[in-house]
Amino acid sequence: MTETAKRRPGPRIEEVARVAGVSKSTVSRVINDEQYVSARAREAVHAAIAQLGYSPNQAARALAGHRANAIALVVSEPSGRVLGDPFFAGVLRGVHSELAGRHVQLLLMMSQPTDTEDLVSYLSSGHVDGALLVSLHGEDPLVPMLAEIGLPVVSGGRPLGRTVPFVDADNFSGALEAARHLVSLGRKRIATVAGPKDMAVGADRLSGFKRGLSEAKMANDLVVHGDFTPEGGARAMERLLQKEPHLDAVFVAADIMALGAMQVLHAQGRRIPQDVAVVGFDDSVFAATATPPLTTIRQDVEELGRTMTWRLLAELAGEAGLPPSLLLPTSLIKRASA
Amino acid sequence: MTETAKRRPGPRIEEVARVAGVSKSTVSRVINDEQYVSARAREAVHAAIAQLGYSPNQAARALAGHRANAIALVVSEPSGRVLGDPFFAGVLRGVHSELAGRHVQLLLMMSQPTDTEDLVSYLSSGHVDGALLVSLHGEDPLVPMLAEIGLPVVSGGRPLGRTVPFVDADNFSGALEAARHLVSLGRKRIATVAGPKDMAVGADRLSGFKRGLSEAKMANDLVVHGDFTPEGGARAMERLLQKEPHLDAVFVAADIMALGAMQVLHAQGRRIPQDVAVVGFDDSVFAATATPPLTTIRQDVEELGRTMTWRLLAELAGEAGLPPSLLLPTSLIKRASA
DNA sequence: CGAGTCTGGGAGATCGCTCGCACAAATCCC
DNA sequence: GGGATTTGTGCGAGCGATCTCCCAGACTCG
Repeated sequence: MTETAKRRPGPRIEEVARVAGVSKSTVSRVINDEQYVSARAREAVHAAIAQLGYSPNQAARALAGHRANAIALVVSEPSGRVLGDPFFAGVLRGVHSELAGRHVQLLLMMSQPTDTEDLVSYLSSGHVDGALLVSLHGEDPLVPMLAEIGLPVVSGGRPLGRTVPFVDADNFSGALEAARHLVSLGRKRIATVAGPKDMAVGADRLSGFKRGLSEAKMANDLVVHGDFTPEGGARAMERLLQKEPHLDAVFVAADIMALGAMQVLHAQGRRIPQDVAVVGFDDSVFAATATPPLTTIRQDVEELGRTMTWRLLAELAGEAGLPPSLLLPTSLIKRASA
Repeated sequence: MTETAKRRPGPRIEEVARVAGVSKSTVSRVINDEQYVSARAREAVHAAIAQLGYSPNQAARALAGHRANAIALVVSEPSGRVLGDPFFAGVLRGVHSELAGRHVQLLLMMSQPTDTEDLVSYLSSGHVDGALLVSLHGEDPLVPMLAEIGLPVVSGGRPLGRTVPFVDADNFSGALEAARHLVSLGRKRIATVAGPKDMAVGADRLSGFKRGLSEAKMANDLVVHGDFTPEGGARAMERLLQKEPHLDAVFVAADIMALGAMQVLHAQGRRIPQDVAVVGFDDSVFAATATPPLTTIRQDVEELGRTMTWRLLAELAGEAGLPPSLLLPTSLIKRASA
């Protein structure tokens, strides 16, 4: 039909100024909530804005104000598989709820290894004011690259390598609590299916677990690493059972792996929790519906998203004395498996 | 430390022009891939861009060009629960892959009923060039509102009420194929757990199913509606079994409901597929891992996202003769349940 | 009571790009 | 061979905000 759709232009700031009987400058001050505006003027401007249905042009604001009023959520993972991940969904919800009301837009970007350069150049040239990183592998080249160009960044999950501000669940303490719980149950041979060695989350949960056993003067030699998939959890469990057929408890560093581990235990005729107690981590959607329902360490991923966003916006606002990193508390959720 | 982070400014278009030995205009033409640029000039500009690491300022482009170079993905659902939905994740992946390479950014927006006004006013004032809607309930007020302000919009899934361009799976044909399959298996009493009446997807799948049965001159009286949850599927199945204890096949209009329905069948001692054949819809992640693996109608949600995006961008580019709506093919995936 | 400070508000340059226009050079067509 | 067209290029006026001055009036104070 039409060659190009035409949008009705809407009023300019000038128009608002005229209606309110003030100057452009004053309207701008009101919009940006600056000081040195009389109550009269402020009200007049608000009234004019409401009357005209004025909405400031973001492009012009960004251009003149050297601010983009937008942040990027960078998902650093090739396949895009993360998007379906309940973890990611939770983070996204948190980010969104924290952003609500502020006039900051969220740009969703995915980074493939092939176009990292492009992404960095895009992010570096003022299109966004800062970035949230959700990176699933350990040592992502994106992290140092973004740090270098001086873009404010907050990582979700502790990144390995170069340190940037991050927010993470307190994986160490969570795993520690899991270990203590198993110890308190009177278990004698406690094993763990740990996460990948090259991810901070794997390392931190393993450290916490080991600490818990050493507190109780118990050996922590039963460690096998898995890859955060049910299959990986199953394979790891098989190896553990070979190493130590008499184990009576296992801490699995992710619910999703616990699913696989429990299948193996069932298959080998071990009763949960009578023969082998199982504790997971994450309190993901799978935990409550597993058979038996999984005792696990909860981390609040929505809160993670909220906190990341808060931290980034605070930095953008120039707030001083921000903690470089934040750990969110975890809690033990007791169900039937341990 | 610092009050406000400073970003290194990077080169302007003027700088690129100087290095390439041409004018700003020519650089602009090259960037926007316009005609009337000699090969020499084009190459010189590309070289200069690469050399300087130039990346055009989006805000300035948007301001001068009356284009935002961004589209919104509007998720119209209060709780944000959708985000974890594999359906949404697939769509998002598709959208992203279609956007790759084009210089169009994706803004993610969530619409609560409370701030619909704000959203519409935001979208209407030129911040984005168009919007993709993923709306989970039937008659969303957002649809007519956006249509009214003249913002190019493509809906994912056929919206009820006011017609806007949409892309959807061919739910009718898919359900028709499901019904035919059950008929071809020699089943005599075929029931359906349909979707909600107030959603197009529910209505369309039900129509297709009924058509399939009437083709075979069979009664289509065994219809109970569910709400696209496993529990809803379970309740619906119970009601169907009450109505007709002798049913020997059921078409469940969503895999997620089929899960609940199959639980009920198991619980009542019906063997699948010997006593009751079950066909689902979606081919979601649950289908293959169900017990028994679920025969289902596949819809390609990633393709849905891609097609929506393509349709929107084509409209923005002023392409003529675009189909108002598009239906994507579905296919029968035979597994063990039917 | 005049100098100094603080608060409120206006004028207008500026941000970095696109796009309309003018014009030159190359190509075409009879 | 000369006018009409097509192709290639540059100039400079905006786009719609912000933000840096600048100024006026109110208030303080020795």
